[in-house]
Amino acid sequence: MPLPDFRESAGPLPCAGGKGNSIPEATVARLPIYHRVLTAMAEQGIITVSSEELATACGVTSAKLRKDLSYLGSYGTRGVGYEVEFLGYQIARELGLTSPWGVVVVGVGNLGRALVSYRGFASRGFRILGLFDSHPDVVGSTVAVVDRSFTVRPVEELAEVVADQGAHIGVITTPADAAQDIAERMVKAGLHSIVNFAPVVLNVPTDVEVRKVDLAVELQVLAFHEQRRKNPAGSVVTELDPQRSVSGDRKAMNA
Amino acid sequence: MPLPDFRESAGPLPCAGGKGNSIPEATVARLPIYHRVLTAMAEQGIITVSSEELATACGVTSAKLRKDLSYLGSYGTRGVGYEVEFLGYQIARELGLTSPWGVVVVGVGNLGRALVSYRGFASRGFRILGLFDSHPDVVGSTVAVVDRSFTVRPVEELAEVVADQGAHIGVITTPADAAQDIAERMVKAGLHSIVNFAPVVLNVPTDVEVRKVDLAVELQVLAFHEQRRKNPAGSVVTELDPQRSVSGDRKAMNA
DNA sequence: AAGGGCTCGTGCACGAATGCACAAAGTTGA
DNA sequence: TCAACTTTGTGCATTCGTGCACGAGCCCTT
Repeated sequence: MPLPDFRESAGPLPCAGGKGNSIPEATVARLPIYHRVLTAMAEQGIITVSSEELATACGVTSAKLRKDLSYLGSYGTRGVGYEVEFLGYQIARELGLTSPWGVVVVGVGNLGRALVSYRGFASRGFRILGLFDSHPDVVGSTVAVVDRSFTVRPVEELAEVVADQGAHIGVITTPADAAQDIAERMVKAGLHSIVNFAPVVLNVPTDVEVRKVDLAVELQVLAFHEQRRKNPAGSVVTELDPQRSVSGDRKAMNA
Repeated sequence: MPLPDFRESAGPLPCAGGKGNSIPEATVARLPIYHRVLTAMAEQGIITVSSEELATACGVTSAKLRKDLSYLGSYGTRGVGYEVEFLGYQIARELGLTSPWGVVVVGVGNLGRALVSYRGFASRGFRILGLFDSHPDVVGSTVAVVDRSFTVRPVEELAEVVADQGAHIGVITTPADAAQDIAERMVKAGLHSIVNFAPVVLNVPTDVEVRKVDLAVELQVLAFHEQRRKNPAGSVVTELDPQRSVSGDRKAMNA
């Protein structure tokens, strides 16, 4: 209905307008991959890399890679490619990895321990500031990481640590039924970014960003495609409800 | 000598196959959430639910939910809503969860143990058929799950288990440097679906689907937005390379 | 039976994301 | 210096995903 009034911005390019450079979300999600591969290449002593080489190493197409990188600026050299170390630094800077972010982890089960002992944690701009749990026989125990060791603290001290040490990111590795409570504690403590490994949908204010990691979802998506592989096309609705009448025998599934 | 020339099966293969009903990939990725929430509602004795209620519980908009569900068929009742149990069953059937899929897990560190002990594993149509590791002092040990316990077997026996017991999905929870080798073993054993927790890009044939779960990526995406929260707009390029000359002082970052 | 109220299903339009193809810009070699 | 070659950066077209708005259909009340 409201026919879009002609925009006066001369070019159709999306970032030209008022607010500088807005990088597409899909691009942001790929930058960490580029960064990791570039780091690996730098460690192998590779000096320059073409978009074609880097793209195949990252599992994307070269056109997509070049477009992604173009949002950061013109950091390549035509006829040559990209300087590995320089480009890696630019991506790190764009992602905000040049100064470390404080991370708190709540839930010290197997999963929590696995995350804490993950190498790439510290080496990629993140610093664990505390481990928390609510279970009495876990609180007080120590978790040894490669260079440091942490004493598990009660969740009641979460806000204190966030305030004092300036944490910015919270990781939830608790069972599902505790996750919402922990999320609310994190929000109240002042965190705006949460990674949630618990299989529940968190309810948080709109200015808090939650990223969900869920094994069950991944498995089920794969199961869907595996099933498609078996049932070539539309032979799905075979034995049940052949005419798909809406209000018909929908209780038949219990039979 | 340099990096192995990766060539990942980029992107989710066009699940079309024939044509008929091809569900969009974005929808497939949300179906597991709907399924989980519906299951929880059914356990609470909820009989019917409107698209608005279900959408809020799943963290999506009602329009998106209805469009997603419309790809499966017309399973709602106008003026009323959806029957919780019935809709849950239809989603489960579409995802292929009505008969369990066999899963093998390679890499029995903290992460592997965490996944195996995950409750929702068996209850959502998946059955663990074996745990594998290459480290001698892990092989032979047992991992206790709620109802069963597994003996860790050497990776050499992977193909045998896949063939004999009919596994369909492989989960990689090894360190990064072992992941590519394990992926190749899985492919050779006949698996077409892999969930990869190791922070590397896997190189597999195009008919194998890999889903990647990566903590570092999630953290870095959050870091990006945290940084944006601080640096309101374009004050990023402050101290370094103010005029952004292409071939200029790009080594300055090392200074 | 008829009308009113509620909610699903979907056509349409818009924005985001991808892929293609090529000009621009740099390097190499004579 | 100039021409041939290589690779980036990007305009354009196409596909994909999302949101709005409304007709269609079901239930309930009178």
